Amino acid sequence: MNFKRPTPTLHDVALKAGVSTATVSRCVNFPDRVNTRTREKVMNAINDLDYSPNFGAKAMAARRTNTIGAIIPTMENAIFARGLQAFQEALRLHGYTMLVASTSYRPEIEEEQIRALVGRGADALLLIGHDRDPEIYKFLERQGVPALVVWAYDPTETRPSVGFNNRAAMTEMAAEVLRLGHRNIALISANTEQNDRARARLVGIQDAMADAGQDPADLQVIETAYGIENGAIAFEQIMTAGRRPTAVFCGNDVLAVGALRSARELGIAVPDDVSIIGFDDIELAQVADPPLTTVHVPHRAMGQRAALALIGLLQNGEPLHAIEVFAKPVFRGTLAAAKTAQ
Amino acid sequence: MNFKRPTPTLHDVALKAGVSTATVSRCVNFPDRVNTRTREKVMNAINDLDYSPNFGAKAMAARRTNTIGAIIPTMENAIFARGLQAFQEALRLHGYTMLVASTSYRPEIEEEQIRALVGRGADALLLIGHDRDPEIYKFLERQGVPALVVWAYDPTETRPSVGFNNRAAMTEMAAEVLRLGHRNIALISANTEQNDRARARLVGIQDAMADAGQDPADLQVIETAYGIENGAIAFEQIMTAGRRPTAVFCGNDVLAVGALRSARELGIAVPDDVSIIGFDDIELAQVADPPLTTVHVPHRAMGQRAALALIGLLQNGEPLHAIEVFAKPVFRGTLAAAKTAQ
DNA sequence: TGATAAAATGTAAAGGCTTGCATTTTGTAA
DNA sequence: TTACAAAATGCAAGCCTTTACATTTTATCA
Repeated sequence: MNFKRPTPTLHDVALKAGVSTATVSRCVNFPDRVNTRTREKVMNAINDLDYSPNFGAKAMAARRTNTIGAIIPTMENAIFARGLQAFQEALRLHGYTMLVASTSYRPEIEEEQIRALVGRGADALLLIGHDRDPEIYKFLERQGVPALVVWAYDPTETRPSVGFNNRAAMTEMAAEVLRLGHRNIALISANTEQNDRARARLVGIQDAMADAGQDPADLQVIETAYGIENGAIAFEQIMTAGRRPTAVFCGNDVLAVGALRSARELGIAVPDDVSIIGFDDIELAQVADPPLTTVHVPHRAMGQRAALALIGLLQNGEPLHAIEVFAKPVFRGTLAAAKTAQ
Repeated sequence: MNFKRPTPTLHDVALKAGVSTATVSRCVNFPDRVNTRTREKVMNAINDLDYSPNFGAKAMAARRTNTIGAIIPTMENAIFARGLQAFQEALRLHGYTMLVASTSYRPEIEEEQIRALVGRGADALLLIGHDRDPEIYKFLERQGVPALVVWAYDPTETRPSVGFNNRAAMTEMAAEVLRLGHRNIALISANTEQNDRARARLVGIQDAMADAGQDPADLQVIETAYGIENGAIAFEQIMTAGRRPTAVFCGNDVLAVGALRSARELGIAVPDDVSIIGFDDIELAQVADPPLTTVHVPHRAMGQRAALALIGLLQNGEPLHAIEVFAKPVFRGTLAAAKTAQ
């Protein structure tokens, strides 16, 4: 039953329209470079035959695919999902398609995926964060595939990026927490070794502590993987260990929501007994009870601006450069002043 | 500075290894069809040159791209993000890459995206739900691109799909709600005209009502777009209009969470004054306060099974067929018995 | 009207890979 | 050894489009 008649080619269209393949090609790609009457004939032929150009041939001949690859840790994290959604919407408006791959936060998979997308002819790549083996950057350079880093803006990095200053944003939040009298502070963080964003947030808190005359080493840090459950477990560990903090920072909202749940289970009042602070401001944050104090990140804006930057480069050769967006603390119900007497 | 030396080709590798391009090609694609010693020579050459095959050329010559397109309404909805994540992980294990596009729930954009992905050489397509212009199915058939529908299993549909019976699942939930004495019921739904899942859920409730001897027409329905905010607005409309329901179904958890928030704002106690029921069981559901009674959908399982089905078709010609997975009610804090006296 | 410039179109050469078929090499059994 | 089958390899024809460059047509102006 598979009478898959061969798809019509440029040649078929040319034959039907009585012109050369070159003219058909121009009709499709540069309509204003061909005579109106000819164009009409050709367009009719294209419609009649239901022609659509062969991607592979086009890619090969044009040495470009109009495809941009995005490699993220996981789509299950709303922040990436949202950013990608905006990224893709913007790409679409300019005729580009997005290729997505995810790494489950594993560097070796990321490397594999980068090679895979480059192999697939991605014209450019979107990557999360700066941290990765320098070999990979060299590889991309050799292959001539530009890469744009997002979710991080680090003034000390030379690589182009679209993002916010994780460190400064966290410092701003932490300064306020300290101002509220908290001196005994903990952080539930993602792995800081392979994740520059997590590291920057950690250091951001320490910056604020130093500014407030506290020893940064006093920050109690526990690292765990992404997930509500993990946040809950980490929180329990912290609260059942010796010195109970009065404020618990979390590397992201998902961990914070886990902490919140754990607090409820342990009968620890939030924010009366302990303040909980998240990061990202995803929907979860507003829905949590009490609503989560967190740092609002403009995920959609980042995705969109990243798309525009890449398109500018690919279409007009505008060089990439660092673009900073801003993340701001939002104060909601989970943060209160530290009790004066312990 | 752009000394982009041309990427090495099969030919370069062949030269270096002292074999023909055909042998190199076979080394890459069918390693066991070439002599071990030859293979070693070739592999060394490949490594030395840092060769990776040209995608366009490969696609053209092989008439296949090892790429599967997925078209979803939006990545911002956790259910799709999660399903896609699983889908992509499974594809990756079999050497396929995923191409994603989103439609913002707009049929005309969906059509455009389908054409775009087919034009890009997708070997197969993943689509959400059955509803769409028959012309599109014809187009896909003409192009010889198989499509698999997910998120819906409808025994009356002939098209292959991987999904659950939205109608039956909702009936099961509604039966329980009715058993608890609720007689005055409302539904906040997504647009039912263009969305077969939403429609099935609506009918599912009506089925249960009919079973319980109630007039299905008594179901109060309000349609709105996806989003927490929209859920809140719809809920307020329902509760401030004349006849207050004692149970409000929501087409998905996001709407339900909005309803929950609105209830809190309006000072309506959940579940004492009104029960709220969601659908999907995303993280939000567990975090909500009280935790949301909802229908659990195995999103990841669907994504994964869809991937396997498509791979089976593409690699071994195993025909697609309907695969049913099951969605089950989960009872949490937002559902209680109707007050006996009104 | 003729000369010349500009616009439109055509020609044909890549571009890098796969694969059917032909040829050579290797292995096996008598 | 020889004969033959099987395995390995090579040859070369596509696959379909883009794009210099060449050629033809059309437009313009003196």
